[in-house]
Amino acid sequence: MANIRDVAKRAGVAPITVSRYINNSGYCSLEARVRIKAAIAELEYIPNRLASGLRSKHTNTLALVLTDITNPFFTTIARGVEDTASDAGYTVVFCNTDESVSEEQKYLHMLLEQRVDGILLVPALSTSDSVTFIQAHHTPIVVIDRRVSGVKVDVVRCDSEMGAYELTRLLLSLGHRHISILSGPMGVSTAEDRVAGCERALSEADIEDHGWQKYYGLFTQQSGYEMTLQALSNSPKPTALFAANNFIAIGALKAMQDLGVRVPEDVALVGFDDLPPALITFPFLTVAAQPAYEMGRKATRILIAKISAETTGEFHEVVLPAEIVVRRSSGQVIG
Amino acid sequence: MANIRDVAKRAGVAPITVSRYINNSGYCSLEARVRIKAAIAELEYIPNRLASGLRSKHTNTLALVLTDITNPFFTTIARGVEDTASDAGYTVVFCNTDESVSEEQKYLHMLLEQRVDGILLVPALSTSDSVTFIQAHHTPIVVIDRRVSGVKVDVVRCDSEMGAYELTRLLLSLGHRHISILSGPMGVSTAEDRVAGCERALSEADIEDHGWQKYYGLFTQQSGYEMTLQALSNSPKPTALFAANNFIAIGALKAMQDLGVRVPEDVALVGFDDLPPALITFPFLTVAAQPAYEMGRKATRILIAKISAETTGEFHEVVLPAEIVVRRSSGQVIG
DNA sequence: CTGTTAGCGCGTTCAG
DNA sequence: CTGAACGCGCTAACAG
Repeated sequence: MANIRDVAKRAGVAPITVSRYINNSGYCSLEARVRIKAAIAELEYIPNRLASGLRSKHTNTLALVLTDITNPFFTTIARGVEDTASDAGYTVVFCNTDESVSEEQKYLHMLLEQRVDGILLVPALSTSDSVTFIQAHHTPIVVIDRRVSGVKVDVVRCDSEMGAYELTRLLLSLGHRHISILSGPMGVSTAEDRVAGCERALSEADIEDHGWQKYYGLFTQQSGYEMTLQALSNSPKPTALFAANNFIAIGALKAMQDLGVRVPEDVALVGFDDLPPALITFPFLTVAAQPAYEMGRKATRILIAKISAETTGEFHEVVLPAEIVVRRSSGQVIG
Repeated sequence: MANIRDVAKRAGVAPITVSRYINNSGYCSLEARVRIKAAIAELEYIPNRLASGLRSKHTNTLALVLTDITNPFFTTIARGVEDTASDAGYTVVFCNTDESVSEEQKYLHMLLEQRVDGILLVPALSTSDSVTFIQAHHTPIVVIDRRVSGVKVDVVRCDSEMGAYELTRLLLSLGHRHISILSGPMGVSTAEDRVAGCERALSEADIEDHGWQKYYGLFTQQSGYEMTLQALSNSPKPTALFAANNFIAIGALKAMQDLGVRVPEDVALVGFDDLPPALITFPFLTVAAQPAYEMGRKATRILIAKISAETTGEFHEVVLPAEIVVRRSSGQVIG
């Protein structure tokens, strides 16, 4: 495989000139450009980014570490990240942690080994260890989707507390007094914030007899299914369920189908995260929709700015609003 | 940032011994191991994979180039690839081409620059240029999901022709004689094979008056929507639609909702690609389900074997069967 | 506008 | 079982 010296020799210039041509750095006469271009074509030369990165200390690579690439919410973030990164000349490495802290650590170490220029992280937990680790090694990092406590870091996320608050207000306005929230893992900020928003709406409502139950599980369909079985076996039975993410909502739907419970006639259902239009067979779920694509874009722009700026600067916290989309699953005003 | 020499100095050994420790290559006394381990921890040393790759000629990185990461079919493939690669110590770079040949070429060039050890490609077109390009540069490649003509290459795909044949047989057995297939782009093997399978079933059926129409569009919801409007404005109106992928099926569903056409009472609908259970709010669509995860796994295993073997060996063509999943959208026997 | 020199951090090769 | 020397392919720094 040809290297830069071969190209230089063939074009009758010095290797550094070829380098400048390839990277558009420094000057290069038109005549030289033509000859270099020809030499590259003839030799089918492909620059070696490993060598380049070793020398120049940057790789034009970003990493997106997330918890589940099969979740369309994260897929949409990923698109936002890729589109933005690509426009700025960066390529993106994706890593799946499956909500596992040890997987997260493994990947982060690997990314430092690869000397990626920056990292976008959806942290498995809201503890600060991972962020601190990356910062200690002077790699720019932006946290997406979730809060992290006890550390200064850039964050781009959606206002889960407010979204949950509004969704719960909707249920209250429809007459529901017995609401169960089916949430994700404790220790994950989105799971906790959505419970908190729900709780705030209920306490503000100042209702005497409100049966309110909260369940912490996983952000999976399976877990949503199980939490629903539990929630509906309580008495008084809840008249509305609040699913803290899209997979939980679908698990809840499935459980209620299996139980012969009609939605929304018997039990109303609202959820977090909308599905992309291309995936919705029947528009049905009332949800708080997060601007996932925009979150990916914003986070990436901040990260790239950090990389270029050299200066650590101040830290941004961007909190975008969720949009309440009312569909059939939340039902009508109840008696 | 500490390098291997710093570690060696601190541990009182030669750099090469540290290298052997890290890579588990060659021998290293227990005593040396302990001292090296301590030195790495104290210095917070992180090996530089750029330098390592530059020297050793491999990066332990694979690439998955696909057309649309927001499509759950490809996401599932991606999981299969990642799980398998990860087990074997490889990391994976994902690239989105959006069905664009020029994007594909751009990414492939970039991946060669990064010296990835191997490439998994879902080709935007069934022409051979991309594959030939990669092979010319001696990088192992395995094609997933689609056939490529005119070149020897490993392929892992699903039997689209047979799946479409069986789906069409199902429609015929239900009494449908006027069927329209809404397919993807011409030049994409899966789009063409599904039309071919449909056609074979119809020609075998030996029916006099079978109105059969085919439409080539894109593998998107939008295109599915438009093709459906067209198909249903023909006369005689088709009694069944065959959507060649999941997005097209959802577009068709939406179009029929807008037209006030009931599925399956007025028009039956079958499609290709199932959605993951976690995404199905209401099980409804009758589909030919492809073993996406398994396709990802198999392709990755073949690729890794190729990389390790050094020998080009012979080429595999793995063709997995689609599974027909009958649900409500295909309806009952019609009059 | 172009070239020279030097070295990034590692692993291969060969010698003990 | 361990080490010394060298060079992978490129670009930073400086010189012209």
